[in-house]
Amino acid sequence: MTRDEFIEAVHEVVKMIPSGRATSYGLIAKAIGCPTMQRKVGKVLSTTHSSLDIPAHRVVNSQGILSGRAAFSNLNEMQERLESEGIVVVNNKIKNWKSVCWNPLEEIY
DNA sequence: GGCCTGACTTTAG
DNA sequence: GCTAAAGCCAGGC
Repeated sequence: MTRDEFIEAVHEVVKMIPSGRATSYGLIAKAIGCPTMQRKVGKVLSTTHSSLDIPAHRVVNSQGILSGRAAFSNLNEMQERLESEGIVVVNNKIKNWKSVCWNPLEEIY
């Protein structure tokens, strides 16, 4: 898989995330067949978070923490977007992450 | 080519 | 809760 294909795959998965749910970098990486590329997923999102087609605010780390909020213009923007979709965020962390977590592997087939 | 950094993850203490 | 370390790989210097 080339870098461009990887980036494209990341976009596809992120766009599939349903409203009111969120997923992690590791799960996305796993879903596209590159489980060791979590950091690259973050890199890709940092260059595409401004694209309205990509709901990058629904992507957090494995613990449901908003580790990527720094990439947004407003540090609170990511949290506000999540809350507006029904996701409860406390102290930069998604509340009840276990039930909010969306696993791409169960949706892509 | 080496070295450092980064929206990461997991294990260990 | 915390930090540390090892894995991973692209990009910048």
